[in-house]
Amino acid sequence: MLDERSKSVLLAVIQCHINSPEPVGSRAVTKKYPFGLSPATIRNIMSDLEEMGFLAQPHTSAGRVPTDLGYRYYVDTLKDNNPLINNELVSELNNKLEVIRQDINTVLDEASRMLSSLSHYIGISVSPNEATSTLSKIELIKYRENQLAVIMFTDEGIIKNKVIAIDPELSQSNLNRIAEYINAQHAGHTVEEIKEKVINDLSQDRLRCDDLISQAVRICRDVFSSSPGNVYVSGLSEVLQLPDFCDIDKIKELLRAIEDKHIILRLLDQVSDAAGTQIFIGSENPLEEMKKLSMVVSTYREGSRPIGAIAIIGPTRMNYQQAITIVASTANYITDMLSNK
Amino acid sequence: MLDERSKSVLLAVIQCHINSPEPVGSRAVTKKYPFGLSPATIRNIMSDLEEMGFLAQPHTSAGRVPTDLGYRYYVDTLKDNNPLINNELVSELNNKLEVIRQDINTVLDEASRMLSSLSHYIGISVSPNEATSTLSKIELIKYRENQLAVIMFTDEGIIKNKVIAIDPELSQSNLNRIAEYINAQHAGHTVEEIKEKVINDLSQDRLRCDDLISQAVRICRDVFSSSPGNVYVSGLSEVLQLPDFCDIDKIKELLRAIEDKHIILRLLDQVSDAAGTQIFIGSENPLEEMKKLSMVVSTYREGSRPIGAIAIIGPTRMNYQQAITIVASTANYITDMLSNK
DNA sequence: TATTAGCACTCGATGATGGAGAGTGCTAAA
DNA sequence: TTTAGCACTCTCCATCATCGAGTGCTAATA
Repeated sequence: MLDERSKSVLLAVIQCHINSPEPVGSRAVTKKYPFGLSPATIRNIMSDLEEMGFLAQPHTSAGRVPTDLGYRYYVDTLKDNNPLINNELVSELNNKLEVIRQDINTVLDEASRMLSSLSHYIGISVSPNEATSTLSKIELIKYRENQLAVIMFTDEGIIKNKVIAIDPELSQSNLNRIAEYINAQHAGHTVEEIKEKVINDLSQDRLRCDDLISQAVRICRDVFSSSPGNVYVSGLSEVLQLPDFCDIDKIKELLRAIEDKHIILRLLDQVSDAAGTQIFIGSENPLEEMKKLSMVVSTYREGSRPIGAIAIIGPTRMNYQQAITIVASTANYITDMLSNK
Repeated sequence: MLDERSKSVLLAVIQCHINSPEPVGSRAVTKKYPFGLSPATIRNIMSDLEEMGFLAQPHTSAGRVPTDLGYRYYVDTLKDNNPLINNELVSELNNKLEVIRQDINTVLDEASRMLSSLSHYIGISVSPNEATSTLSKIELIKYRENQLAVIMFTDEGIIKNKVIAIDPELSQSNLNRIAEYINAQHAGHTVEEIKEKVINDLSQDRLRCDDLISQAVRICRDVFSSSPGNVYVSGLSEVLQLPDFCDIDKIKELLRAIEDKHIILRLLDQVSDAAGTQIFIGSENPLEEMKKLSMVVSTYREGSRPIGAIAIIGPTRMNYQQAITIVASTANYITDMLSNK
């Protein structure tokens, strides 16, 4: 569909445009990529590419800019031709993340910072969906007169603590018995399942008999109540240095897109069913606020099940090659870390 | 030093300017505040106020804008005349924060969001300095083959978990003994003190004898290693709606000021020795990046000792009255919450 | 037939020009 | 002491001309 020469020109235009935000003209192409063709010929080719929808002109007397379709073509050739994992980068990543063998949320926080500092775009990570996480263990610790600290561990590496009010009479030893009971009953099940079970239990009368068990169920209700996942965002200041965000409205649009953690959570939840690295270019984004941005997103997995996602968000004029490498490597690293339990 | 009439005019100008960012002219003052004086007279007074340094002119044919000194005067009169705690607001705050009886970091996170949503400026909170916090209790939980989750509780309400690598041979019952030992040895001391003690212990040979104790000391070394406090910032998008941040450079400056959590941490650490609510207007700020912003900051306390700070940051043209109320009330609320252990 | 040189044309960016309007300071009258 | 009146200043905005980068088209060329 695209002859070799047109393809080279398209890629050249895209390369130029990734390097600098101005529209690229025919002369610029001949200078940087000596095809042995004159500007006039390049112009003809570019005109064809425009007709096919790969390039666009901001106005008649300007150079050309790749369209989302153009970038899509470019990204697809990238995928075909290049090993997407850059070993140098991977080892750098490993070095940086190695030190953080903490619970998954700490790792994700650090990962978002790393994504942005390596790419100079915005780095985002979201924690595993709590509802579908598998309870591995729970600990109940009385730490104030009428307050209980619940520490929840999941197979996905979540360590979460939550404070809930309790009857001051309840002793630590009874709490231990309750914890034992909960662990025996619920470990190995997802939070969702446990929640359902508890709602069921609460509606049954037999609870009234055993006070400890009824306390246990009540504690479960409070602990396993749904709470949204965490979203870690970094690199806002990095990205504002880019010439792409030179005007105030673009900045506001960007902020609208990333300020609301709920939106991001839902967005990345949506894509995290598919495995591997996905790329959304401009208008391909499902989110209205992001139709002028691009997102490279990858899931990290526990075993083979995707449990969360990390992403880089930048201008459509982003360095996809690099972004893909960074996101894919980081996701793999997190996955590996989770499997080395 | 300032006669009653000049004072009224100054306050009128400030009020006008807080309501809208444009320089205020003499006619605008007479319209909104009918002193029974003509614009010409107001002009004379404003000219005097300018000479005294309370007002400034962006250019000769513009209206006047309060200087930092002008705002300082205004804020000082506020303090003298008004009850700074607005009961309505306090009860609203209570309602919103009541639900979050979690560890202090969760509360602070929520508090920063509340500060910004109530004030429409930037809300910031910093967690207590860990080093000077008093260990209340520690729990050691083996949760993976060679990993240990340490849950640390402090008197200041910090609940912190940290994962550290351990010898896979170490059993939970031995961990319990180690935890008991650590609690017996160190509870009631500050993290700083414990750290010192541990360094001391590590240099002594007697450790070699008792393997459990030496494990305990090593765990302490890892757990009580200094880690920076948390900083919670919200309201960036709120504040970008303000006409004050209409140009790109101001936004970048603002971001520079708040992006680096370390800077904020140090800044609020500095001010958190003084009790009560402090106000830094424009150039009064110790931080270079904030010389064009204002900050209203207050400390929350454990007992009578200030342990952390919360703040509102906005343009110098901020609604100080409201900001002071919000910050002071929130700080009080957090303090109260900490004392109801 | 494909390529290229040449050229007219288009359109944004830049800078100068010239009111319009808001606000001032000054002067003189009340 | 206050105020009306007025000249003055300076920003803002629209208009206009110029410049230059880049294009599309045509005709010449390999």
